[in-house]
Amino acid sequence: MELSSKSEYALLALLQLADRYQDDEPLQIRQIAADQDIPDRYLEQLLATLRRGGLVKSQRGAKGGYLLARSPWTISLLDVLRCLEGADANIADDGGQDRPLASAIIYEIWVEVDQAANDVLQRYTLQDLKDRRDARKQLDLMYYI
Amino acid sequence: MELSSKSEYALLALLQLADRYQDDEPLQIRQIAADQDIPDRYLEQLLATLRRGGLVKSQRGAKGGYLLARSPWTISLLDVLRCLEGADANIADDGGQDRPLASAIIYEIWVEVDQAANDVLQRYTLQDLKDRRDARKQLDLMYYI
DNA sequence: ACAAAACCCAGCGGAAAACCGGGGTATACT
DNA sequence: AGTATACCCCGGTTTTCCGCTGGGTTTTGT
Repeated sequence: MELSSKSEYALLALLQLADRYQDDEPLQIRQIAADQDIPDRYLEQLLATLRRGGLVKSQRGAKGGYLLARSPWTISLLDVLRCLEGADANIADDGGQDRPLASAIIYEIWVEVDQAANDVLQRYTLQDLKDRRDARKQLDLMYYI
Repeated sequence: MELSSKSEYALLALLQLADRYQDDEPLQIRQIAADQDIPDRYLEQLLATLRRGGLVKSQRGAKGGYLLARSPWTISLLDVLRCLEGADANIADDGGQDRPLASAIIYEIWVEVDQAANDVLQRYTLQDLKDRRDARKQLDLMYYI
């Protein structure tokens, strides 16, 4: 699992959506793109993917925009990344069959590595990120005074 | 940490070198490339990197080749990958400084993810790989009979 | 001397990632 | 009803990187 700009953009956007999860005022792409400094046309693609993945819902027309589809507590970082990479539609993920023995062994290890990484990503939800960010914000303020 | 062909090639080569770690007959690039089905010119680069990283030592001239620099028990998979990616010399690996807060938090999580992956890679040595491969080889033979 | 090998540097090609653009369609406000 | 707003779809372009290749040099064994 890599931290691509794609992943980061998606998480930033979702985080901002999580901030106003209570009221269901939708947020516009333009707004998010401007706030998070993301190319808006690109963000549009990502949000479309997240919508198809059921993480986000959209409202069309004037005053439209995007909302989080589920509560921030129920969306893990793994959910987000899987949604993004699942969209790329990795055709023919060979699953490590029919390799020379040594390669197969190496592949097995990598499955373990992936598992370990996913375990961490599974443990964090959008809400965790939000909380952590807000706590940090408070801390920074204290130092400032 | 990705499983690139680069990583896989390097591990396959090291594994073969580990096989004849006892005797110090050096192994030629050509030989390894042929056995493991790796483009030889590319393997050359990888071995050069591994040499600079101190994982492998070389003997120049006729009858020359490569040998493992240390015992297979002392070389972890993490050592190998670090050596390879360290060579790419990621100029200005910013370490996550000076980002907007939300980005910084995301970056922190990724450090944790990386850590989890590295922990796994740390635990496996070349010898472990070798043992596992050989055990599997025996098993396959039994099924064959 | 000659051949066999490692060494070094530099560049190429294709695929994936990141990023636009244009035209279409639904929705809200007046 | 009409119009402005913003999502929707789909394709094209740019940029970056990985895997790979070539040419020429240096070292060593016979």
